[in-house]
This record gives sequence, structure tokens and C-alpha cells, in this order.
Amino acid sequence: MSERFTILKKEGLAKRGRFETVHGVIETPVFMNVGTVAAIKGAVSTEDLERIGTQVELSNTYHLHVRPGDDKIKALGGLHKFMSWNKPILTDSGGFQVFSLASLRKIKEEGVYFASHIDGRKIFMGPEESMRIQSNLASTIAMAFDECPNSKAERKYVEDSVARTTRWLERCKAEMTRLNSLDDTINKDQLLFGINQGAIFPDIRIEHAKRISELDLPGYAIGGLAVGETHEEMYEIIEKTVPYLPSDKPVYLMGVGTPVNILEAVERGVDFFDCVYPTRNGRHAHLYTNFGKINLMNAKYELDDSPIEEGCKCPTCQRYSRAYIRHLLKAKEMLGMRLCVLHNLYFYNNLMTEIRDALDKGCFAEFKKNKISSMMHEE
RNA sequence: GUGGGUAUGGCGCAGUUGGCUAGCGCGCCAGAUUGUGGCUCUGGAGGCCGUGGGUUCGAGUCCCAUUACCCACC
Repeated sequence: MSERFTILKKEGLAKRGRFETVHGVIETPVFMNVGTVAAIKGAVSTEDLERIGTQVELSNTYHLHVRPGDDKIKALGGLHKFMSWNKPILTDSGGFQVFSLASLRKIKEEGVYFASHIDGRKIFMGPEESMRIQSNLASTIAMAFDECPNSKAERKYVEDSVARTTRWLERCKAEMTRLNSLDDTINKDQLLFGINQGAIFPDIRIEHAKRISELDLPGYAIGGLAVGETHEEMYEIIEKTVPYLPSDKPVYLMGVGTPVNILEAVERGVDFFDCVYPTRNGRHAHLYTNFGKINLMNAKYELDDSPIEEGCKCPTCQRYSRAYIRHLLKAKEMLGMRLCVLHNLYFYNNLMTEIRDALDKGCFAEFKKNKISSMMHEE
């Protein structure tokens, strides 16, 4: 075992932790920066990531498999070398993409048949394929291949789907163990995180959590949330599920979320996060600040000479004004997106730093209350 | 100066042989977006149809005049 999760401090269910990996230490709670195709969208380099305090980069198995091909990345020495990033990388299994992007998919016991969204060619992906791809990519943490059922799916469908996801997880573990023992495997210490499913049925979630906890994996994720249910339903599921996952392992809430979602989830015991919001919203001029979200495309910023947020330490706010960035966005200059994405990622990374500081000092509850009230306040 | 053309929300345009609350794209404003297809979607505000007359039950559409701009020619 190469990894170690140490809980440094607790406040209620909230944990201040440290996750040690072969690629370095991850201080938790952490927000992983999403770079699906081994690139943070918006012309952000790994050099930039170092500058804005990124701890973990997240890439995607499905996307890298269809282009450029995981075999090529392996030939080039693995994802770390390929993209020149030596800190931890988490790869998502491709399970979610198979359901959200691919068309003509057919789910079977062995895996999923579907058509590539790039060129339409037929692809098969099952637990073993996903593990092999992720092993080729040589990420720090590999995610289990799961099915993410629709949030409105009927109980019977979810039960069957979750049972299959459990069987898939056992196959993932066996395959990962095998791959990690092979001589030509780049990262023989690759870690596998299991994924809890069950839509919004608490009892299915709990049963599944108990079941996968027996597999004694280095970490566990809660998947299938923030896909259409209300915030209240999401918080309720987190609250009811986390107690049935191993208390000495990190919990990762997949694809979530807004700054408020993160604060609420940390309070309920979540340690890892990722979300496309800071990057996607950055590309669309929606910027996060401590006084709420602003849309820089609004006409009122045309002559605004101030930075996105007064006092912000991000590379963008150090030099550029709202009026200038707005102009770049209007002119569709790539630099506009880049500056916005840098600001948003810095904001998220910094939010996590503040959360960890508050946990260290034992004042998370108060920090959370003040932060939310500040962000609800409009400029 | 002569001939021709165009004038419709901030910009670019549609508006059938005159007929019901004048449309569209962009822009503007406000939302949505949660294990990313550099998107997409949903609302909203904004026009006395260049100006003045006329014909008609009824004119953005027809007639006259006038103004501005564009193109040719002198």
C-alpha cells in the first residue's frame, strides 16, 4: 500500500485530512481541477496550475481513449509525462461519459457498447477495459467503471443497475490488482476508488455503501448526484450515505459543484470534489467572487476599470481590468477565456485553502455561515 | 445639376397582389448549465415603419412632395 489517508482534525463530520500518494500529498478537502482531455479548457497550462494552487488534475478515460488513444499515451510514458504534470492525477472511468455523451449505447452484463461521439465508430467498454485504459494512462487514482442511472429512473431499474455496478466494481478491483503486478505497468501503485450509486433512494444508497465498503478500497466516491435532483435531495443523500462508507477513507463527491454545494458537502463529511463549473462558467464569462457570481458580459462593466474582485490574488486580478477582459471576450479572443478560467480556478482552489484553514482552527461552522452569507450578497 | 436606388427597434435585414396584437439575426438585459462537445437552452426590454400630405373601410406596403445617404452620368 503506497497511500495513506490521515485525518488531522475533525469538526462534526467535516474532516481536515492528508492523502499521501506516489505523486505527492493531497491536502483535503480538495477541489480537483478538471482537464478532461489532459488539458484545462481555456488555454490553461500545467505551469498555470502550479501558479494557482492546483493539487490534483482530473482527466477522463473515455475522452483520452477515443483521442489520442491510451496506448499512445502509454508509449509516451503516461499521462504525467505526456502533459508535464508531476502532481496527482485522477482519471474518471468513462462510465459517466458513456451515459451522457455516447449515443446508441447498449448496456450488458459485460459492459457497454456505444458509438464514439468523435467519429461514430463502435466502442466497447467494460470494467476491465476501463482499468486497462486507466493503467495505460498511469494516473494516481483510477475511478471504478460504473453506471450512472438517471435521477428519475424507477426503483426497479436503479436496483438492477446498482447490483451490476457492484459486480463491475469487483471486476475492476481484480483487474487493477492484476495490472499493478505487471512488469510493464507504468504506475504499479495506481489506486482504485469505488463509486456509490442508488439515485435518490436512501436505502439503496446505504445498502450499496455497505457492500462496496467490504472491498476495502483506498477511497470511495458518491456518484450520480447533481444530475437533476434538488439540492435538498442531494444533501440528504450525502448525509445518509457517508456514515456507511469507511470512516478512515476519503470520500469524493463526483461532479459537484457550486461553492455553496461544496461548503454543505464538506460539513457532511466529503473530502474530494470536482466540477466543470469554474472552467465552463469561466469560458462563458460567469465569474466567482466572494460577493457572488458576476456575468462580465453585462454592459455595466464596459467602462469598469477595477479587477474582477478587489483584493483577489489570482494572476488575472493582479493585472487586468473587467473592462479589458470583457473586451477580449466580446472580441472572442482566447486570452479572455484564459483569464476568466484562471480567476475561477484560483477562486475554487483558494476557497478550499480557506476551508482547510478554518478546519485547522476549528471554526469551520462559523466560516461556512459567513462565506455563504457573503456570496449571497449581490455587488 | 440629371437619372436610378435605399430609408422599418443600437446594428444588419424580412415584410407576399394594401388586411387581424410589424417579424428575424446580431447586440442588450435576466436566468439555466454540476464525474466538460470552446456550447446550448429559456425568458425579457426596445419600433408613432425618414418627414409631411393624399387615396382607401383599412397604408410599412399605392400616389405626391420633402429630407438624408448610396451609385452612375455630367
